[in-house]
Amino acid sequence: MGYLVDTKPATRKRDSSATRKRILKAAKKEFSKKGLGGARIDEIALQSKANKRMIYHYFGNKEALFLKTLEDAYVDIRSAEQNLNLTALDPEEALIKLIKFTWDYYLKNPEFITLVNSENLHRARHLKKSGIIEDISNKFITMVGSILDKGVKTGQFRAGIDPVQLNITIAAIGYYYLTNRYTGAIVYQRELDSQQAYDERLNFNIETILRLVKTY
Amino acid sequence: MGYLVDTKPATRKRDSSATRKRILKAAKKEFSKKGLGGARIDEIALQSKANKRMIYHYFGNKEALFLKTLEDAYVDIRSAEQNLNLTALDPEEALIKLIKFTWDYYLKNPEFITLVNSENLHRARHLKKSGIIEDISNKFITMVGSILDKGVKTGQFRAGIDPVQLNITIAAIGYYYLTNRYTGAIVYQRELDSQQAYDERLNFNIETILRLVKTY
DNA sequence: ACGCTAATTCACTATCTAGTTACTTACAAA
DNA sequence: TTTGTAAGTAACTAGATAGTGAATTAGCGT
Repeated sequence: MGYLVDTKPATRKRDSSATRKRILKAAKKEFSKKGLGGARIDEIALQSKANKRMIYHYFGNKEALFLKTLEDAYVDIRSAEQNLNLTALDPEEALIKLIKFTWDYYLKNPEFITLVNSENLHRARHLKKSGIIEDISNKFITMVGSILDKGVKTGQFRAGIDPVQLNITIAAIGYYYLTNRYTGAIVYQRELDSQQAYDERLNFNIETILRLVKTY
Repeated sequence: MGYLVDTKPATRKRDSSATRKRILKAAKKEFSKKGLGGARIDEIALQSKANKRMIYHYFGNKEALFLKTLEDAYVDIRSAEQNLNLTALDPEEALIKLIKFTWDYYLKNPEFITLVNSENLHRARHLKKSGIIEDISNKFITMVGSILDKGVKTGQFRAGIDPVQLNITIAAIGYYYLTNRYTGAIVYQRELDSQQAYDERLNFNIETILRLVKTY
C-alpha cells in the first residue's frame, strides 16, 4: 500500500531560515498591532509556533527584534517603489502613479504605518542604529527630484519645488488619513474606512498634489 | 516674633481636585511618551506624587485614565480653535491663520499627537465610548465649511471643495511632518527639527493649501 | 554508522505590574 | 469637641513578562 503514502520529502523539522521567517512574520503582526510597549514576546512565540528561546537565539532581545521588523518593512516599501520605474514616464503620470502607489501600499500594508508610528514614539532610537535604511532611501529621494526636473523642462511643473517637501506631503496626505481614520470617524462624524471613502480621498490627494506642482 | 511667621492659609494637605490634576498631568506625560501599552501606572503615581490607590479611586483603571487624558487633550485643542474667531476674518486670512494655528498647536503640544496616535493604534476603542468628543467637534467642522463658502462668494476660492477633506489635509501636512520627523530625518537624510526646518515646512504647507483652494 | 554542530525544547527566575484590601488621618459640619 | 466622610497611605497579591541555563535531538559531512 506504499504507493498511496505521501512520498514528498518530509518538511524539514529543523529549518532555521523558515523559523526566522515565521518569527519575523509574527513579530510584524504583534508589534504593529500593539506597539513596542504593548507587544508580548510570548505572543510572538505562540503565533510563530517557535519556541521563545529561538527568538532570543536569532534576534537577541525584544528591541533588536523590533528593529529587524522595522528594517524589513522599509526594505519592502522601498523596493516596491523602485519597481514602479517612474523615471521613464511622463512627469505628471509619474507623479500620479507615485501618489496612487503610496496610497495603495499604506492601505494594503497597514503594519507599515503602525510600525513607523511606534518607532517615532521612541524618536527613532532603534532605526538610528540601523545602517541599511539610509542606503535604500537614497535612490528614492532622487527619483522624485528627477520627476520634478523633467516636469519643469517640459513646462508642466513650476520651478523651485523642494522634492523632499513634496515627498513628505505626498506621504502625509495618505498616511495621516489612514492612521487617523478611527479617531477621524468620530471627530469628523463621517465614515472614513469604506471603499468609497478611500476612492474619494485618493482623488482629493491627487488634486492636491497636482495643484501644488502644475503650471496652469 | 509671630509677625514674621507665614500667615497665609496652610496649603490643604487634602485636596481632591489638586490631586486629580496632578494625576492627569502625569498621565498625559506618561501615556504620550510611552503609549498606552508602554505606560506604567506606578510611574504616573510616582510623577504625580499621588498614591497609586488614588488613581484607581478617581479614574477606575488604566484604560479609563487613558480615555480621560485623551478627552482632555481634545477639549483643549478644540476650545483653542474656537478662540481664533476665524469667521470674522477674510477667508484667505482665516485659512492661513488656521493652518498656522494647527501647526503651532502640534508643535507646542506634542503630547496631543502621540496620544491620538496611541488611540488610533487601538482603533479608537476608548474614544468610541466617549460622548463629549462629538459635541465639541461639531462647531469646528462647520467653521471651515463657512470659511470656504465665504471664499466662494467673494470669488477667492473654487466651489465644490469638501470641507472635511480640506480639514483632514490641513491637519495631515502638519501632523505627519511632526510625528514622523524622527524617522523622516533618517529617511530623507535632512534635519527636520530645527526652527528653520519648521518655518520652511509651515510656508510649504500654506502654499499647498492656498493652491488647492484658490482661484487663479 | 558515527559524531559534531546547530536547531529546538523545557523548565526556570527575578522582576514587574495592574489592581486590591485594610487601614489611618485630615477636614468640616454639627 | 465630637464625629462622619472623604482623602490618603502602606502593604500585598496573582499573574504576567523579558530573559536564561541546561539538556535534547535532528540532520549533515565523513
